[in-house]
Amino acid sequence: MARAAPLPDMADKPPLDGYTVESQIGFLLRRAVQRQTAIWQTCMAEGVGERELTPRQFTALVKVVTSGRVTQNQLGRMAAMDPATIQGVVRRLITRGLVAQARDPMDRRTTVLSTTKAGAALAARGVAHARRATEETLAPLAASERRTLLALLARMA
Amino acid sequence: MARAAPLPDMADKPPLDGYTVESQIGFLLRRAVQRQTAIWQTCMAEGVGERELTPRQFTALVKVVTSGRVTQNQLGRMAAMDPATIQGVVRRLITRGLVAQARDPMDRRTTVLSTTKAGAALAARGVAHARRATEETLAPLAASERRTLLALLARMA
DNA sequence: CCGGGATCGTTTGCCCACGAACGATCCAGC
DNA sequence: GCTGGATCGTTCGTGGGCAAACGATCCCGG
Repeated sequence: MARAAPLPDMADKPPLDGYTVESQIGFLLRRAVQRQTAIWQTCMAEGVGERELTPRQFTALVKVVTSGRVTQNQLGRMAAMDPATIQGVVRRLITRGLVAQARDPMDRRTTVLSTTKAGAALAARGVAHARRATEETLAPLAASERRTLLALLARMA
Repeated sequence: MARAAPLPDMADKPPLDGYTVESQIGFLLRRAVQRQTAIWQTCMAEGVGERELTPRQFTALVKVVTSGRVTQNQLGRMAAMDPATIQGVVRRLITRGLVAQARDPMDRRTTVLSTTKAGAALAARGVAHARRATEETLAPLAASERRTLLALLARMA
């Protein structure tokens, strides 16, 4: 590490007017997402086994469970994913037999989605693990700080 | 919209024990990142022109500018990207002539990175636009709330 | 009845993220 | 010397994320 410190030729480097990436909202959000994702994966892996559900897949699955029959784009809007993104998520959920699709005779453009038995069961089981992931992600913060953070993030969105 | 409300067959759907994705930290972080990314792109596009710098590309470029000569993996650690990710980011920066690499005669495994004139100039110009993106992203919050949010996110990471 | 706009779901292309595995290289300790 | 573990940078596979364009379909207004 720091092998001979390649000469201090940075003395003349402009400090970019005091700009530091570490204190930027974008950088901090990215770091937070990275950590949250890592925690989520470990929590889901030990609970679901077969193959872990990703955060988006779980979000979409829960939305299908709680909303009953929805079209793909409706689901995307509920889950904050654009049509191109929700398409891949739904495709993977269908491949794994967690969600089923049927044609709507009233509107031949749409395909109505619903959960399979396996999907509903997996969602129900997953909630506990999702809660653990949330708990562990927010572990560094006190209860009041957690509420503050969630409220500020919600207002930022 | 709500075409005939596909029958209220969700009356028997389990409410999943009161779990709502919208109030989860993961969901809120994802939403916040989406908004921040969108704002960043518009701010950079009108400022840089040729082809917008992505948030990660800008982060990496700034780190090269402020750190002088670094190896690729060192840069990745500074910018919070794993080796597989920083590799692609650096490759794109090199393709665009913003960063140059040279062999280190002392350690033939590494390639030492440094900015080109164009890279340094682009970083210097980009800072103003990056600040605008930050400002606009945090616009819904008061100054004290911004400090609170940044502090809480930093502690969460 | 018919035409134009809106919506549906899909594909393509680029970018990011990470786990896993790899060959090359370095270095510490024997 | 030499060898075993660590590190470097790369590649592959999977999963997200969005812009842009597409054909199919729907629906509203003329």
